[in-house]
Amino acid sequence: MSKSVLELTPVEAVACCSPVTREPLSAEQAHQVAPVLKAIADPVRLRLLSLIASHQDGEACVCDLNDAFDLSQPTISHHLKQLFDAGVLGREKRGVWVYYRVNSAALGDLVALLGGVAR
Amino acid sequence: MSKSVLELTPVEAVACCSPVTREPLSAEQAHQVAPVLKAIADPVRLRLLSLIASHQDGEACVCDLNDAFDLSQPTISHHLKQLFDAGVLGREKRGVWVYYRVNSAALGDLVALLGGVAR
DNA sequence: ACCAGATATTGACCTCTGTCAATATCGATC
DNA sequence: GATCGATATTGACAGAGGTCAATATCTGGT
Repeated sequence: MSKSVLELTPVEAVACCSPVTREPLSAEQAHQVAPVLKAIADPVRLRLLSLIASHQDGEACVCDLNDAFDLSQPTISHHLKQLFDAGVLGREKRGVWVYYRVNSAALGDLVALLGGVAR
Repeated sequence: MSKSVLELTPVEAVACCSPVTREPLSAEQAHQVAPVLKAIADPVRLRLLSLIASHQDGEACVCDLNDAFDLSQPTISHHLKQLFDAGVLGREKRGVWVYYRVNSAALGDLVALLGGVAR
């Protein structure tokens, strides 16, 4: 159920403690969370995220995603890598195609972290 | 109670509809939300946000904030402006001092928008 | 083995952004 | 109204980031 500390995503390790309202984030905590926010703080990547999340079965093939944008294939691949490296997306290769899906846990932790401030 | 459309923050205008899971964000919606995420997607600004949120009465004087960082005063001022321009912070000048407070509504909308993906 | 299609990587370019020093502005007090 | 302290603005610089063309890598079918 609960993972070892070493398996925690950066955001999990911070979100587990307390929302941002209660106690100021340490510099270290801030440096862990910021990259995840940076990953989704881009119009293209936000759309990628919502496209994948709202897609059939919660996963989407890169081929589908490419068509949704007026951008080159390498650029989309680059953005997907950003999201993957940040832990926001998971990927699975099936044959020739690569499928991405949203890592709900990572986003959930972000929401938990920000939720404290929100209300 | 409910504001005119013209008074809505960028995020409100998007979050009012449906979380990112249900339907893909339009390019326009993504361009409205991304800047707000960009504003908080920085270690210094994250700490500023949580410092202000967790401060006495939910507001903090710039003088307090400057001391919490190893950065020049103009740099902190710059970051506060970023957060203010994004609608994440409110500001009030009282005498010589300027007080910032977190705009809970704006952050709440963000959380609502991302919350759909999270669970 | 070869080829064709799907995705990733590299390298280059230009823009955007975080930072500081210097300076400006504003408000209170003497 | 001159001065001082608090905050903001400007200009400059270095580094990060988004984009593309070209190329590489992988996989399935012929």
